[in-house]
Amino acid sequence: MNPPNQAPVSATPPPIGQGAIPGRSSLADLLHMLGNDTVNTPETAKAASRMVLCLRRVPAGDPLFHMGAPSDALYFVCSGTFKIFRTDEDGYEQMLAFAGRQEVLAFDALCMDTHPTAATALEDATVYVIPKAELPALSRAVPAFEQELRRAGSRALTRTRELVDVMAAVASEVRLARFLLQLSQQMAASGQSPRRFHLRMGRRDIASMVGVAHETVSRSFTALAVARLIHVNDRDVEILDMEGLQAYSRSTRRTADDLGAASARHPLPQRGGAGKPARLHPVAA
Amino acid sequence: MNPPNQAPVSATPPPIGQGAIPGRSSLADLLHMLGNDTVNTPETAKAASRMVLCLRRVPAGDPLFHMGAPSDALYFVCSGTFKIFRTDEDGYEQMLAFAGRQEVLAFDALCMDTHPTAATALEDATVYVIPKAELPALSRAVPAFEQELRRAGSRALTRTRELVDVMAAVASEVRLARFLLQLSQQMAASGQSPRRFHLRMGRRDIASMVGVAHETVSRSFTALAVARLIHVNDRDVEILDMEGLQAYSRSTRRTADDLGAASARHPLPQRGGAGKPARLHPVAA
DNA sequence: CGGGACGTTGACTCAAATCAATAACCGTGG
DNA sequence: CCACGGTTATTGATTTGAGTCAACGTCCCG
Repeated sequence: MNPPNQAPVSATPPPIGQGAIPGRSSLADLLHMLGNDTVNTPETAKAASRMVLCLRRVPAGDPLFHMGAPSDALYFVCSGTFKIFRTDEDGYEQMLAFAGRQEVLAFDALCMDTHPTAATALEDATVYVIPKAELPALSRAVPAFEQELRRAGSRALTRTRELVDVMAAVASEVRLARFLLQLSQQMAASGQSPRRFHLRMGRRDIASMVGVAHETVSRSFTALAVARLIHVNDRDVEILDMEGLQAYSRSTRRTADDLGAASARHPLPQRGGAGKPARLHPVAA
Repeated sequence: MNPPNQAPVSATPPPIGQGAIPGRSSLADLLHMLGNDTVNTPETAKAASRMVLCLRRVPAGDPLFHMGAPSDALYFVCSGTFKIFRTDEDGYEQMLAFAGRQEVLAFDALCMDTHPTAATALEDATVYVIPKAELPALSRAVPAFEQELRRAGSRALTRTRELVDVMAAVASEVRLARFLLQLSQQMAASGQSPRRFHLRMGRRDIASMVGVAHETVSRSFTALAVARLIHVNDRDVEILDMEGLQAYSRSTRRTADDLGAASARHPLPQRGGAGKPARLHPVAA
């Protein structure tokens, strides 16, 4: 079972994807996109330029790969955004990540021969395609690539663990706050404004991401807006009080404090009672 | 407060790396543990035998590394179990994984220079220590290692995404069921019985893992026991009806008859009717 | 224009967080 | 040995946040 197939790749050109042969690029381009221009030696640099990769276009709404499909490649997002999710047999889509530029896709399929998750484009996108079979060759020829792959995989793991943190919060508003902050950081990481951004996904996808009903997402949005922490207009979000939002997102227990302090002048949307006695489940103290 | 449980192990830097010099081992041993004996060529096999690794002992309850500590190594669990978690500033510990033999630790630290998560041993354990700085050399000398590292990282990502699935469930009993099944699979993967096993972690840790209050974990345990799906005695768990548990874990939403009826009388959660009106929060199509 | 997807808001209900009390267990030390 | 504080596990009572059902408005696309 353990792949004894380390066949020399040279024989078969990469007939990846479904048929569309959009463009080609080089490993050097990929490394450049990843911000790694430290190709230690001229020789490896030349090697990297020689290694040809398929650059695939994915129109908005199209799947890059389905769950359960045989996995024979890795992908690096060059442009656009993808949603990574798993579909239950009852049709429910559990979001696992929103991946943008520089992020690796299908890394979780590396330890099996079929995709455990699906990826579809939320907007027109392009990805570098790296056939699994070529991994050893690429790594051998260009050590920098191997390092970048590790880093990308590591980042994907970190992202998912951050998602766990999001879902660990009890209060729905806190979940949304954490989600928005995570998104904000991703925006910053890719050079865009961390304070104003456009959500590429619908309320339903957000709901699946943070683990609440989509109606609750709506309510939480308005709650945060009423608290003057953010401003929302459909899918356009502006973070008005970054500090306050962070403080609020940190709250695991008594919200009265964090938010009370943050928005002393604008009390929370307290339903019925004064400050929300929102507590986290485990209770440390 | 901060360390309410756990021994008053000082928050000072743990006796990592340099502290103890327990033993040494070779890369070949590590590969063997990982089940990879396909060292393609005799030369690489010899190289693998020459690459010396540190094999570190970690007593029960001791940290392997703290959150925020500088990360300079990767680890492969040789024996024992670790809990991977993140500590909020208010002292709350969010569990992220329970890692056993063959699993990689600190993979998420690969893309940064400080550990985003902590790992402490739940029982006496041993780990292979792989200094980050040696990664390129090891990979170059033994391609099989590089592949195994990728697979291990991929598995870690898959594990965490499964955890997201656990936390995505609405009903607490379903969460616990999924958690137990995940654990069961891990047991099976490491050669132990998937039907009877001993929980190395307390209710509180489980609660943090599945995202509910620890009292709810207790209740869910008894609920599943009353439903005759499992048998519980403190930390010893036996899965009585694997099929039933799987079926139940698949249910996205509690129905009146699911467990409520089961606990009222004691009929099995009838899973025959695939068409439960059950659904998770967002609902797709 | 009508059907559909999306987003918001309201009303109602209930599962689970919270608060609380008890029992079992463990290492410690008198 | 048993008493003692500490941690863990279970179970009960109470409250409430959020899931659910439902109605409504908007926008887009055929």
